[in-house]
Amino acid sequence: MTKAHQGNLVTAELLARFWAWKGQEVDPAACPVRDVLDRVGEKWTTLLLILLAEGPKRFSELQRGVPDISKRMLTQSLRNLERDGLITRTVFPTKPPSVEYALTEMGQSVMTPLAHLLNWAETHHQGIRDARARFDQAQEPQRNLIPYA
Amino acid sequence: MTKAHQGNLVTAELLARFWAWKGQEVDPAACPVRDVLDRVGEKWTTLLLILLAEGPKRFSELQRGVPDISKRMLTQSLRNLERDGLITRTVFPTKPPSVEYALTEMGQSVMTPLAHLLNWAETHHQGIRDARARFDQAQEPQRNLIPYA
DNA sequence: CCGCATCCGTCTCGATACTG
DNA sequence: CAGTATCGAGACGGATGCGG
Repeated sequence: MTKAHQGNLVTAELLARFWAWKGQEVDPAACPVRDVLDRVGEKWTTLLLILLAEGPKRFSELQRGVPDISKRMLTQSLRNLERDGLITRTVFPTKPPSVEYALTEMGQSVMTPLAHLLNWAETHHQGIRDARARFDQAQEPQRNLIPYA
Repeated sequence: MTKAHQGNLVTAELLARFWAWKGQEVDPAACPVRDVLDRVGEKWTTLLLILLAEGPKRFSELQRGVPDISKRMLTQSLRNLERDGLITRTVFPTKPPSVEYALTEMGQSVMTPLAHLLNWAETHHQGIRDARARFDQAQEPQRNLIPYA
């Protein structure tokens, strides 16, 4: 069985499951897809997971690893990840105190599908950018004709 | 080679690549990760991709498939997907006009890593919810002690 | 060193009403 | 049928300053 077949099988399986959900899923809070995708879609979470995949890190290490993140967002993102059980937060009562963040087992396990997705992203990045350029070039000339003229 | 090893290899590879990026990546518009994750993180895109993975669909079919989406967001999400080259939009000049949306080859190809991620989401959904419950229960009692008392 | 609180601009999303 | 236009609420994210 080829890799493509495996991929299609996984997709087909998933489709079947989504079909089964269609009726019952009313509560958006109970949707596993949203739970995970919302977190993944957050601006910094993925990057933090990648950094933590190298090994446990302290607050300031993470801040150095993501130079353009504010303390506010770093704290918030880490809290969310901790809340979801993807990372642990360990306070060492040294002086001054230090805090270490590390992936949990569940956090480790998400790296695999995530890495596949990011790998896809890198592979198809140019294709996406090309598509955007074509689309924008096709649309922009029309913009001048519609609203104000 | 076990499946776990493969996963770790992919992750490790990815880590290596991120290391290579660390310095050069200044322009956020040039980050393939953001390009893809932003789209995936959008509220409806993933669901629409799943529906279109069944086969080509018309505008109103999609709207019926996602009952709680507004026309506004449906249009916008489809536009974004089309712009990124993940779906095609074909207008049939019938009367009244009908429009068909379908996955492109690139759109098909993203379903595989996406399905893996969603599969993970479903598998670990309960774990996430449990972790949240534990976290919230541990934090709430403290809230009363800090700010106002 | 680590984190919280506040303010404030930006963007997302939804509701509604209108067009070809 | 398949959109577009406009408005407004709310979430998101950045800057800054304080506190243990």
